[in-house]
Amino acid sequence: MQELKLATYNVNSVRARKELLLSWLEREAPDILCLQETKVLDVDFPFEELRKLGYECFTNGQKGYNGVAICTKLLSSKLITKTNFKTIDAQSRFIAINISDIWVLNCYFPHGDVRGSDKFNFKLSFYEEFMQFLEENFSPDLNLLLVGDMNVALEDIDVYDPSLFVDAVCTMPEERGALKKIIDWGLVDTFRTLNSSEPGYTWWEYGAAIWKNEGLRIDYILATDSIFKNFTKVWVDLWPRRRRSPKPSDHAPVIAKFTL
Amino acid sequence: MQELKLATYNVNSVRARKELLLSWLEREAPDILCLQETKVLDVDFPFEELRKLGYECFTNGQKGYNGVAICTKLLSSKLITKTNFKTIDAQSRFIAINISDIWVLNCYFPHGDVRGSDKFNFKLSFYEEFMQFLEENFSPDLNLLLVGDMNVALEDIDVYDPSLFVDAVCTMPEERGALKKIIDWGLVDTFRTLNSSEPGYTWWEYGAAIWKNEGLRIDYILATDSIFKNFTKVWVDLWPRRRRSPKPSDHAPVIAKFTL
DNA sequence: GCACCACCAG
DNA sequence: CTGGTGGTGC
Repeated sequence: MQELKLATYNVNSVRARKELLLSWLEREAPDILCLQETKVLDVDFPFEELRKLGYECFTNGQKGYNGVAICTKLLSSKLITKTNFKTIDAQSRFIAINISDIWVLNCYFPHGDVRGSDKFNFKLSFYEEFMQFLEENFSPDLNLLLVGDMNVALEDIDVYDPSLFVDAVCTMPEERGALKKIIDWGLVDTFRTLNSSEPGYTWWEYGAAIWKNEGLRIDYILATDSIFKNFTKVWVDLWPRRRRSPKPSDHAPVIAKFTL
Repeated sequence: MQELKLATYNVNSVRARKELLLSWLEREAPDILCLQETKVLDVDFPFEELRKLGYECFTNGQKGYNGVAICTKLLSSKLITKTNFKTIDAQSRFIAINISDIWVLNCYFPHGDVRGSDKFNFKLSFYEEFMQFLEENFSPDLNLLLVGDMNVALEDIDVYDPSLFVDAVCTMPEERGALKKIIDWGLVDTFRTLNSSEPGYTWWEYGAAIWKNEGLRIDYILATDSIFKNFTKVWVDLWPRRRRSPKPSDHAPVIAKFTL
């Protein structure tokens, strides 16, 4: 019986975060790492530095923004970077791979904007398409992990001050409904299920917010039952977020341990 | 009899260079400091940090580029930031002040460009107006220092490889002639007069040039005879230029010692 | 190569 | 506030 460690981390630029990421990986050494907002073309991804730490990396990047990657110490197969869904494939937001008979789906869901805006509609379309993509290609009976930056804080406990977040981005009923629909397909919100009272914020606005712990929980590790029953622990690692230099991402990684 | 130390330094942004500048000033502590390419509005100049090191600062800055300043540990009077010459006053390139009965003129002469271009013509007009400005407002009999980035390498010895600089910016006959005319008004090229064989480069292109010493001498301390006769030493201080971090300016300071 | 700017995205 | 881009200036 093997224990695996998986991490999801919105790095907000893998170039700006390279040093911090590498020193964090030396400490934490997850077996599987899912990155969002790498903000690099695939040719500029630091494959070599990560290989030195034992990771093989698979990327779906673009110029300037978005961009996702999966880095793994284990053998993998069946890389997916294209879903053939228009909205999903419009930008570099999705990558999936099969590792030890587990599907690892890594997604950077759109941020959105005020209700009615183009970006808001893009976010909802993205979620709808993603639901369809799941239904058409996977089954809740599989060993499947859906991880990443969902850009939705599901419940009031996931928001540092709910009174400040009425009809605010990441907390609107439409957005919460969209993520709930994904979960209801057959996934467990692993952090919340294993930590019912701890907020578990994963994102804090740049500036003083981290020092006042004014955060949101918008990064998730979702799992099907068959794999969740092997989960031992899920937590938010504040180490990379609570430092001044090198400058951290605005997100913190979420880490899970499970047995195989 | 008092010994004074004067430095001229094209810092290429006083904001980007603040740390390096302050630590250099703690080492070298010139009594008078003339800066070029401060690249800040006057309101953003680090007056307070320099005051802590004993300097009172006078600035002529603008947004984004150019900008000059004089910082002094001594009492000063008669600040000039406006010449009423069109080309000179078109940008923030000139500042002058009287310190201990010495006129300190600090100027960032235009870089220019290929012969015939607008920038080339601007540079020559600037030099012509400056000549006129000198004639109309000062006399070679005064204690006067004209320092700064002249953007002209006067002779072949001032260029690391003259064969690469034929009709190149900073070495064209028109540019050399313009600076020579200023000198012929009644100034001494103090570095060259006191160091006849050492090249004394003050600028190296960013990249490998500094490590191969591929430089140009384009920053000067020019002096009238009455003050030059009290000069004891003039040198280029490579300390701030030969470091990797914090990132240095592309120029090195020129320093002079003279008695009062 | 490395400052600045304006703009876009979070 | 902090990333990216593309443009300019040297």
